Amino acid sequence: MSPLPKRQQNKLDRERRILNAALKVFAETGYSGANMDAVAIEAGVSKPTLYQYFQSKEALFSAMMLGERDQMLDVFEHPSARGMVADLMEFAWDYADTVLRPDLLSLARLIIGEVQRFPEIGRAYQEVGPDRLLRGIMDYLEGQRRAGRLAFDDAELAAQDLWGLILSAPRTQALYMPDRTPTRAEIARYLNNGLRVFLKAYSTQPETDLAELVRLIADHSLNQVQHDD
Amino acid sequence: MSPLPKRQQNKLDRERRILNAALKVFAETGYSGANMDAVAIEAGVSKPTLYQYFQSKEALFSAMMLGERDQMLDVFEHPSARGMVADLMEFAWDYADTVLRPDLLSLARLIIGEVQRFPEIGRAYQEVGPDRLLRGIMDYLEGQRRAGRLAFDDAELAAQDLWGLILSAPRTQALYMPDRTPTRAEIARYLNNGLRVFLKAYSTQPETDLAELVRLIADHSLNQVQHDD
DNA sequence: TGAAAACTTAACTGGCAAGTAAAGAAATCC
DNA sequence: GGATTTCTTTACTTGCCAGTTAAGTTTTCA
Repeated sequence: MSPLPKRQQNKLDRERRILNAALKVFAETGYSGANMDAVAIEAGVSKPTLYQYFQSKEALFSAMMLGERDQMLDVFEHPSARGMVADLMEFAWDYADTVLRPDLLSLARLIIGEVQRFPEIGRAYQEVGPDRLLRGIMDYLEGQRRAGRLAFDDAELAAQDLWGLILSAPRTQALYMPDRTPTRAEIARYLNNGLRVFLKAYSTQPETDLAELVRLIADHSLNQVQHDD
Repeated sequence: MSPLPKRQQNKLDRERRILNAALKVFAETGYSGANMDAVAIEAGVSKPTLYQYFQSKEALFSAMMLGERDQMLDVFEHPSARGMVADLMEFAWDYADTVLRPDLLSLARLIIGEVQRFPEIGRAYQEVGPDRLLRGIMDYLEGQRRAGRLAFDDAELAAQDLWGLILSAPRTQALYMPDRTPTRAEIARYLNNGLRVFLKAYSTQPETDLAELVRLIADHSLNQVQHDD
């Protein structure tokens, strides 16, 4: 079954449990407010064991943050088959579903709240989060530009615009009001509108693409109703 | 000279000094990390005096946050005389200059970092910050729509788009990287592009308005050079 | 089965920080 | 100028929490 000897496997399991517990506790109360006893209890581990795995509170915090960061690396794929508008719509929902996940919002709040004390972490996340995301969007948009379906000079600005149009509003709101998680319908409202404005400003065939968008939105809301619990 | 007796005046002065000191200290290290001795020293006041003005750390924090909030109320005016594009440009720079101010960024980080512990404060700021700002933009855009210069169905979405196009990118970056304050030139890049896209998507006379925007951008960068120190 | 490794329990140290107490000094007002 | 209020100094109490120690228990592996 297990490829590793039990000793090492246990060690890895515990380390993972500790890191998960650390994320939870730090995210709830911030770095200074977090309590190492609480981390130990949450991880189901005694405090001396905790300190055997991580030499200090700060070391645990850094390890947890960089570990979380590395998990974000392999998130976004972008298949491209059913046309640009459908691709953009799929992007948009993927990004929304990721960026608005409660655990990632907590993490973002933690980073933002601690960034003055740990500036490296802010930069580290900027690189693998927003920057990487942006590069993915840019690459795709560049491809569509070369194919003659979009028109722009500066791919970075185009990508920033897409992001800002689609997710700036719901994400900002979610950051400030953790209890008011936006519903799928609210997200859809921002997202559909954002795509519409983006296509209007950047598409080389606005009429065609906007019609396609309208069609996809109708499809999507049908699917939503079907998938509702 | 002073309309109040000195006793009361002193009291008010000290309270203000304490609140300012509290803002600085809390913003630097967060709620849990902040030290009441540091607040007292920063305010030039002894600790017992501090506790005579505010009964506890939490009371001081709340008073400071709500006080700062109330200061934001009377910020934005919007004169309208020299045409829509010029108005939008002035809005944009006003918002940028406000939203990217280091002290307000610190405050935003503090709110976001503490919002899970103090949810009321998140809501309170959402109401007087973003919501109020948004309403101002909406009112203006509505006026332009009635005058036939803009076209849209949903004023809130249009306002959110303007905001997202103009300030989402530099503000997010500034939140995550306090040391990398964007330069005027970088802000101008996002801002001019955002206005361009907004006009392209929402103006009823895109060609005219975009030409006007180009003219204004040229003017503005001339002024910038003149005003450089 | 028995030794080694790793974990648990429980108590402890040391330091920091919130909040308080008491006595004296300074400003304010009449 | 003297009484009152308010602030300062200094020192203290109290409680929390990061990090440790030591003795005993469980798990793993050979």
